[in-house]
Amino acid sequence: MNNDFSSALKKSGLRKTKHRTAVLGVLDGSARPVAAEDVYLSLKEDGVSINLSTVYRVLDTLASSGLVTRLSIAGEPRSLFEINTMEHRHYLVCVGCNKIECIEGCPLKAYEKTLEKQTRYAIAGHRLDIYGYCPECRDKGRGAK
Amino acid sequence: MNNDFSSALKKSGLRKTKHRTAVLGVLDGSARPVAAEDVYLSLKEDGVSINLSTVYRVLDTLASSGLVTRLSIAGEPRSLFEINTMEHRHYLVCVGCNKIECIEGCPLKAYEKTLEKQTRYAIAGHRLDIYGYCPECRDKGRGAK
DNA sequence: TTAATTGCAAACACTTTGCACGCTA
DNA sequence: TAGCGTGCAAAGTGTTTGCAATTAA
Repeated sequence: MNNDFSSALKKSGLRKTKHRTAVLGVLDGSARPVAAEDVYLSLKEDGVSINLSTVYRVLDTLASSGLVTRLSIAGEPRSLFEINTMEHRHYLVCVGCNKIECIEGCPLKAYEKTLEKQTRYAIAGHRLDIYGYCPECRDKGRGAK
Repeated sequence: MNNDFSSALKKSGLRKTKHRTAVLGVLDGSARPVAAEDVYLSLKEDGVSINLSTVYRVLDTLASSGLVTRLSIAGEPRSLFEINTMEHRHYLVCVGCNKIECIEGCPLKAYEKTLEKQTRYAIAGHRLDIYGYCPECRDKGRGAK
C-alpha cells in the first residue's frame, strides 16, 4: 500500500523514475480517465517539471506493461488513461457536460458466449460506453451546453 | 430505390452534387465502415476527381444531416463512416486482421432501463464494440499479425 | 558503467479552415 | 443570380520520433 508504486513498477520490469511515479500519482488521484495533456497540466500545477512528450512516453510505457489502461470514447478525439484496476469496467458519459463516470458490473457475459457460437469468433473482449444526460443536465432543459 | 440519393439529399435540404452522390455511392457500396481516406482513394480509383478536404466536408455534412453515421473504434485513430441504416448496430472487430463486421441485434435494451433507475441519467444511447479473433485468425496460431 | 529515460525540436497523421472560384437550384 | 459547394494551401490538433544529455540500477 505504499504510494510510490515501486512494487508495481518493479513487477513490470520498469525502472522507478520521478516521472513515472508522478504520472501514476495523477492517474491514481483521478476518479475519471484523463488525457495526456491533463496529466501534464496537473503535474505542472504540482510544480513537477516534465515534458509533454515524456508524458506520452510514460503513459505509453505504462499502458504497454498493463499498469495503465488506454481508452477512447466517442466525441473525444484524444486517448484517455486510467490506472488499470484489473476490473472490467464501463463508462457512462454525459452528453450535456461531458462528465465521465464508471459503471459497476457488466451486462454482456452471457451475450459474448452466444456470439461466439453464432460467429465462430474467439471473443477477446468488448468496449461499451453508455451515453446520456446526467441528473443535473437532464434537469436544466435539454442538457444545453 | 434510385441510386443517386436524390430524394435522401433533398429530404435533408442538401443540394445534390456529383461529389455527394459519389461519396454516398462509396459508402453504400461498402459492407464495412470506411475512413475518409478510403472514400477518397476509392473515388480516385473510379476516376472521380475530388479533393480530400472535400471528402471530409461532404462526410461531415452528411453526418450532420443524419444520412451518414460517424463512428470510432478502439485501435483505429481515424473516424469511420457508413450509410446510416437507422438500425441500431454493433461491430465485431477482429484483433488479428482488423476486419470489422456488423452484428445484428442489441443485447442492451433491458440493461439501459435498469441503469436509468440506478443512475438517474437519461440514457440516450450507447456504443458497443466486440473484439476477438475471426475464424481465420483464430485458426492460424494465436492470431499473429 | 551502461542501458533505460528524458528534454527538445522536428516530424507525423488526421482533420479543419480561409478564400476565391464554380456550380446547383 | 444568389448562395451553397469545392479546390487549394495553410493551419490546427493530438501524438510520435531522433538524438544528445541525464539518470537509475
